[in-house]
Amino acid sequence: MSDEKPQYNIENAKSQMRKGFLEFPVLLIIGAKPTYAPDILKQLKNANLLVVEGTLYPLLSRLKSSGLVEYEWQESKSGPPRKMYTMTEQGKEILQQLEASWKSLDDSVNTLIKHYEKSN
Amino acid sequence: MSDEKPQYNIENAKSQMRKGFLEFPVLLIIGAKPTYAPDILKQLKNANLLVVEGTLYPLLSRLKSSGLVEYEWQESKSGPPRKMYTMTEQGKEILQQLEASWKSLDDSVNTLIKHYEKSN
DNA sequence: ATGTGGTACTTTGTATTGCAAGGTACCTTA
DNA sequence: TAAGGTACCTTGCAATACAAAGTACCACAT
Repeated sequence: MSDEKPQYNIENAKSQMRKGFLEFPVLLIIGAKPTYAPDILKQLKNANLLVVEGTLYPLLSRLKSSGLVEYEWQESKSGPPRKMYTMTEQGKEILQQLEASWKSLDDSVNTLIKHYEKSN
Repeated sequence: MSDEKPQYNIENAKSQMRKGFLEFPVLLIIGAKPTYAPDILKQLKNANLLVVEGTLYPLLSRLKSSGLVEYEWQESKSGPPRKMYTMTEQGKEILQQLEASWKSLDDSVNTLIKHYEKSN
């Protein structure tokens, strides 16, 4: 009989660490400058927040239907038209709140890290 | 006809911002000092990471069955026995990796925030 | 005109997680 | 024995990330 103990998967953990999180960085990116999906993917990749199409497109749809962003079709010189996303006023307000939430979370975790390190 | 646009729920967003995240703070808490569930809940609450029993107990079970933590029953003076959780060696190793992941995530997000603020 | 490759957007199914709500069991004290 | 507090656990649901596959548009070479 094998041990049956499920092995811990650090890659999965890294992915999970981002779960439900992406909305905030995506709003930051769109808020900084109107963009379209493949460019957002590149910016996330540059920021070490690796995300795939199957994650981003539904997320953009949710942001759109919540009224936080909107888009306009824009022609491209090198392919099919693009959905250029921009922030709405409501999006900007929500982004402020998300930023406050992030800072609170950031403080909390960094405090716990300090406690942990002090104890070792 | 109403607008049908689903309203954006900031409370849900805050909750989602923590999704898949809790494992890390919980490991930090157990790593700092052996504890049991209700005490972990208190520490999370103090750190502004509000979590409920129904979240924590299954999480502890997962950590246990992955071998990152273990527990021993300990008698209490004021109620039923407690499961006192401690870190395993493997848990300490994983925690190091999670901390590195956190720092990377932290950097990424804070960089995106700076970009966003610079553009406004 | 045709096909090839690249770009952009979408959808489906699965696994995982947080949470609300309810339940079980132990212990102390009146 | 009853009541209240403490501790642990389970079930069903909603939300999310992801892999994988699909659709459609466009430019360019043949």
